[in-house]
Amino acid sequence: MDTTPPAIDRLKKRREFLYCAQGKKAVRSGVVVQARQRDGALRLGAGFTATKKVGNSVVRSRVKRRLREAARLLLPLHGRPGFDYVFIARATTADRAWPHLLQDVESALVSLASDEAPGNAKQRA
RNA sequence: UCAGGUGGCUGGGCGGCCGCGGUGUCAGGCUUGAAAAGGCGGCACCGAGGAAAGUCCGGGCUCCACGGAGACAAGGUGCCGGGUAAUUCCCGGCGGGGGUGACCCCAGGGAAAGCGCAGCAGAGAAAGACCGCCGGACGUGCGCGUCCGGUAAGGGUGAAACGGUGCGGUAAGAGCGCACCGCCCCGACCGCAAGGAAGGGGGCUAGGCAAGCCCCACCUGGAGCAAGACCGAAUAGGGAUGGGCCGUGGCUUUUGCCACACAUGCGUCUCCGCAUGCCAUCCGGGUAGGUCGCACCAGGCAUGUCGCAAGGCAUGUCGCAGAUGAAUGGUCGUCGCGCUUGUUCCGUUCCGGAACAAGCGACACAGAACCCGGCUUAUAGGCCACCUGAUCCC
RNA sequence: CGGAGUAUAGCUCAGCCUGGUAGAGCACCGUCUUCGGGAGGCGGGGGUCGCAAGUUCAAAUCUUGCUACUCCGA
Repeated sequence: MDTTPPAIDRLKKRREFLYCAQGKKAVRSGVVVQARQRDGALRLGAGFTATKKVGNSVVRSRVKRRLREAARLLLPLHGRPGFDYVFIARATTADRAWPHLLQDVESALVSLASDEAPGNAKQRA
């Protein structure tokens, strides 16, 4: 297993987020993760978002930084190449203990990967 | 010691592990490429705030408008002097108000230019007479009543009633007279000015609201970095040139339009329906996107000097964030700090203080987005200087 | 980021400019009508006028500062 991990692209455009919102969703107590397969390429996509309900700008920035760090650690291990992932912060993300937040992200990624495996869920309505 | 006032400072420290953005640099390394250049990478150095916030003012900067000057409208400002690029900001004064005091607060021009407003209550709300008081005449049933006149001291209402208190005076009263206070006018003299003010005069005339209209004086072109400049994919329009097609009929100067035919595509085929009407090259506008604007200045610090101060000047020195789904961090340890709880000790009780232990703590408020100067608002804890009041001791 | 606007009863809105009594419709409660309900008639309750200062005798209204929400601009 010495293959270099696939490069991670940041999702920046509004339509990229809306595209992912049409895909599969995994809800954990510290985070919501959306994923959807994209045309072509073995690249991973990752986007982060936090609404005003999460808190003021200090809290929103901190929450996105924590999710970004969690994704940097876990996405190369559990993410499926060719998929875009959107991490949505919840009101609990800021106070969630760091090991628990990692567990949430890992569990969500594993769940999404098994659902989207090519064997059993190729055709989705 | 306690209680306060004013001004200013600070806004967790150190260390592991793993990351992010920028700038500079690297005949070197990997990679795309013909090259230029770009990407990955190595090294070095930087990398949030006093409010970065609210967007309330003032400027710079950019575009638009504009021949000059003035007037009007609209909006703003409003004691005086100074500071500044400029301000509604700041400093120093003046006046008024509050506080025992240090000190604090004030949109603080004009109400004898005009209009307007003042509910309810009250006789009366800008100039008035209800109850009263007094005099005279008449009638008396001797209690008083009616009429005429004088008065504004007393009553009551109100936020506010046209000087206050005392003495004299009077039929009763009244600045009617006098003393003191208040008010108005003049005002030597002081001050650059706002203003202060010795003194003199006036018997009092001229109530409030201008953060109501208004008057006076002064100021103001509009929009905002999503400003603005440049580069520019795919697709669909536009224009030019060249070639091809240029069927029939009608309208039409032409361009062109309509119908039929033809070709292509779609609805599985026919019928039928719908849509489209050749190709190449070049030009221009322009969307997504990108680049610039974009960080070296009304700059910070130190010293000297002028000024009561705000601040000015001179010299030296420093280089101090530039992101764009948006970097400046994530996590762990330790120290410090705070809060809560418990134990022990001090303390006459309450209040409180000290030590130890445990738990909790994005360790307060809060994240640059073109840049500065102000204002306003949020802010745990800590520190410094000066001053005031009370108490105790000498 | 920049620029505008709104906040009044449970809901939708007047009143604000020109300051003194806070009002309408729907909803709610009581009652009449009906065998009962609805509709209708009559009567009634309910409002820190977003918050805080200031001006004024007096503020929903005027002024200033905050808070929340809405809209517009490539």
